[in-house]
Amino acid sequence: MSLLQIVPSSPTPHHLLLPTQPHQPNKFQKAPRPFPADADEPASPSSSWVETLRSHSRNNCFHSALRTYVDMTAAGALPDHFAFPAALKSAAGLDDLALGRQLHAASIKFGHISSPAAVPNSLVTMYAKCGDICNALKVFDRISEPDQVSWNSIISALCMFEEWEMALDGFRIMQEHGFDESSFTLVSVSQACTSVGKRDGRRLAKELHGHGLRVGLYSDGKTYAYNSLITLYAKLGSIEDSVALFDRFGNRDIVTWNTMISSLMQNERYMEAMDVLHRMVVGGIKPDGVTLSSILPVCTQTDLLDFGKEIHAFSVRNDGLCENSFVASALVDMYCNFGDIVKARLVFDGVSGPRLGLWNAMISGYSQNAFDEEALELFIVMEEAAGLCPNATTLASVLPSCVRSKAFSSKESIHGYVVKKGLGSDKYVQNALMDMYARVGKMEVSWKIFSCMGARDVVTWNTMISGCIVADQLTEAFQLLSEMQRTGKRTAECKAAEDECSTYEGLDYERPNNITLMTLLPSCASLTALVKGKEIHGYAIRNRLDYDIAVGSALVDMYAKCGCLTLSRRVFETMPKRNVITWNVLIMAYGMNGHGEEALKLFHDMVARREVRPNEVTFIAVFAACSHSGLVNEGLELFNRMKVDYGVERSPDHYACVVDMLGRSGQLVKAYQLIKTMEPDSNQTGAWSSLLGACCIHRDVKLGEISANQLFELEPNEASHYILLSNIFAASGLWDRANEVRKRMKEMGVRKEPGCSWIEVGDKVHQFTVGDSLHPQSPQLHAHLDALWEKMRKEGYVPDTSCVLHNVDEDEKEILLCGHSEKLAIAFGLLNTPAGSTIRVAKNLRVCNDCHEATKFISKIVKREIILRDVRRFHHFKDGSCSCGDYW
DNA sequence: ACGCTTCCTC
Repeated sequence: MSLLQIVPSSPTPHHLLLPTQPHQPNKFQKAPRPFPADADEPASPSSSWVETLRSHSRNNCFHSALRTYVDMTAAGALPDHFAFPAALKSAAGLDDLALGRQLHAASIKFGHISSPAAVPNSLVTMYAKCGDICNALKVFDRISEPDQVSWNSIISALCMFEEWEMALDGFRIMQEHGFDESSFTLVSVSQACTSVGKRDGRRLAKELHGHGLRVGLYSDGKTYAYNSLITLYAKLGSIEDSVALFDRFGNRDIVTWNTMISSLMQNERYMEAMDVLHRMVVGGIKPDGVTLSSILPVCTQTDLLDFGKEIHAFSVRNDGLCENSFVASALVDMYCNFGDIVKARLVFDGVSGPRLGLWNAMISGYSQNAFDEEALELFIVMEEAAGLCPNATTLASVLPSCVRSKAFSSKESIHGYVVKKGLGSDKYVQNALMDMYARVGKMEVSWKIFSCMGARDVVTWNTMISGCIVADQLTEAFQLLSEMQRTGKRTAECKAAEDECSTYEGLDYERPNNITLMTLLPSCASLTALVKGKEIHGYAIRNRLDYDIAVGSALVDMYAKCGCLTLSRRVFETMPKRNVITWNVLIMAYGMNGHGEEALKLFHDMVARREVRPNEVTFIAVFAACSHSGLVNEGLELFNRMKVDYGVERSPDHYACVVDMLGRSGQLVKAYQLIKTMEPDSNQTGAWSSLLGACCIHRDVKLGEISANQLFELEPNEASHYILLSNIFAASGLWDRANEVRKRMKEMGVRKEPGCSWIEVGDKVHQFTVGDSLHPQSPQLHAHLDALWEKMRKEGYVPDTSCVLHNVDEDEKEILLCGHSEKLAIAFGLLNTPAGSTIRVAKNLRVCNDCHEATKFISKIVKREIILRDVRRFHHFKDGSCSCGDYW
């Protein structure tokens, strides 16, 4: 609806419409013609026009209402003080500020601005809804005799702008002026109460409750105030008060039922919410769209897909509720959470003219299921075809897809776009941007956003921590964790002492939650940072986060990767619930530690208990375990039966494991033949890598060359293939050919990942690279290794110089061997930890033969247990031998 | 003139 259609003949300049000069037409302007313009005889208000207008407005048919207004003025009927509120409501409903100002002007011209207060009251509401709080306040200030509705209007306006303190002040002044609150006041003030901190909120809630009782706001038939009060208590966390109110109320309408359901949902009382729904249906009240969209999240929260489908069917059968944007959003969300994108899309497509929220739900569903191209495509359709303007939620949903998408190259331009849309200061968007910058390697920008953010929430912290981990800033990641624990604790104490401390609000510190722990635990695992891992475990127990399946599984994994199988098993056994991931982690743990039999036993246990069904990863874990323990027959048998007995398809990864298993045991030809049986267009990289590795162990030059040539085609930039082949040649004394491979690698511009080892001492993780001389203790480490070298020689140690790939003198080779990162880390451990304590070292590559041999001797000489985890598995060195039995 | 509902980042 354009301006001209509303006030077709008004030549009045815009500034005159503003309420700053309400009654003084500018003398220098031509006086506005009477409206409507060409009326020779005074036009009279027509009650039937106004009735139609008001009726449209009441039914929220804003376009029709305004059309009526236009037709009415065109027909020469004068708008009266009943017409303006209806027209203003319609303008507000269409969020059309310009239109509202025109109506404001017209109301001045026709002299409806002063009394009764109905017109200015509507103006206050119109300005507020159109986002112009200044003019709302100005109009209110000029009302000579504000009535109760005036007060309600301005309080509600202030609430829309989240000016809670001012809203509550307004409420107090209103009472001082002798006005009682009405249900309208209560609705607004209830909102304000939820936003001033729980302690003040609860006090005010009780006050309102009492006042309302005295003025009879909760008497029969008046549900508005009552429903608001139920919501208020629920939002303040006093769900018991809500339930008590609900139970006592005899006059429930459908909103009361819906209110109770959503209140319970907000307080995570899912089963009670279901119970209320049940009582509602039994009581003969038919659920509406609000009911369905409120209850649907129960399905995701409590894993009830079938119930969700039932609701879906109900919504199709009843009044086309499935085409309601809210219901559809909740359905889309539910299906996406169960990974059923296709069903979600069907629901989405069933709605004509979806609202922004529904687009957001579908886009976020795609994004969360990593359907990134689809998410971006839908985002573009929404903007270009549907002409909708994205909001903060849209951007927060689509941003992760932008970051992951290959098609989207200029990631940084997104930030500009976001700012242009005016959404740069939204917390959710900022969190997503921080994540984006961390992922594209611009950590400094993430830090900048983080430090400038006004209100950080727990996700802000978690995003920053995970960003640090992605960017390999592990020290900073753990620093953030301790900062969270330190400051978050203070916040929690404040929350607990809310009855004493009313100033709690706006503190931007958060306590670590399950996501925080899950983000950090894998880092503890990969660094074998057992002390830090145990600290996190302790925190989890104290905060009841160890009940979380994902946290529990991460703990099982962390202990396993730190070489503490017993603790790993204990966490597993004490978990109240386990899923397939938990089982897989433990099976993997036994496998990595060389306990193949136990891993197989666990697998059979898992199947027998029927707690969970094995999946693809389960078989990878089982095959890896068989491989490390030489259980070739057992592994092959499962490989043959996995499809028939367990319904799991063989994947290229499974082939790679089984090739590894066969190859490691020396059955190289059989392994080679197995690769030949793979689908020609499947990814054979893993399988060939396994074979090449096996050829390296068993020094098979011919098959090694075949495998390497395959791999040079598939992954020409992967350094390890060149190194392994060169290694095979070197081990057989074919130095020329070994050097040839090295040369080729250099020509290809491929660089070897430097060997790197970690050891945790005290509260720090120390990192060593090959030949490290940068570490402050470097001279002492080398001296210590030299001293050990002598003792080892006496015990019978012979350096295995075949591990050195360069064709240099034997003496030089020995020196090079000494610089291997794992030896440095072990030496560091020996020098810096108490005698007799266990040393845990992790390495990013496979341990070399010589280090393996040397560590056996070291463990005997220094009488220490040394646990070394390489990229594949564990080696527990004790008293001169290794747990792997030299089979690795 | 009002109350209940969906979508958001780790």
